[in-house]
Amino acid sequence: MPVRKSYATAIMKAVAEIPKGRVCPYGRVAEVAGLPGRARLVGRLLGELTGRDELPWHRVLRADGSLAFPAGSRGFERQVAKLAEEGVNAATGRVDLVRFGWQTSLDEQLWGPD
DNA sequence: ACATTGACTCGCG
DNA sequence: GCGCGAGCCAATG
Repeated sequence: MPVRKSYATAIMKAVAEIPKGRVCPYGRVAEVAGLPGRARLVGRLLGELTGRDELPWHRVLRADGSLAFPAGSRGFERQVAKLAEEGVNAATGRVDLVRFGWQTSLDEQLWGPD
């Protein structure tokens, strides 16, 4: 049984808002979706539509910038590859949230996109 | 209704 | 940086 539709639509909408070349932690996606504290629900939903959806699920990762998948796993490599296409280096299994995180208030606003 | 699980998060040592 | 434990919430059996 999938995630409740009301939750699913809100979460998908939030994920779709993440700009290309940026990443966002589960918790923040949940907040944007209007569901604070439901980080796990985000992961649950993403698992349901991975591989058959156009949603940029690969831009969603853990709060510390690490990928949610174990290094070497199929999902891990897929995510790394997709991120690499957008200019985000996740080869080490981690992403620099200061540089690629979707808040950018500290990055772009202060220092500019380079 | 109770117990378990999980693409989570935070704090401590 | 790593492991552990506790909170967390919806889905499952």
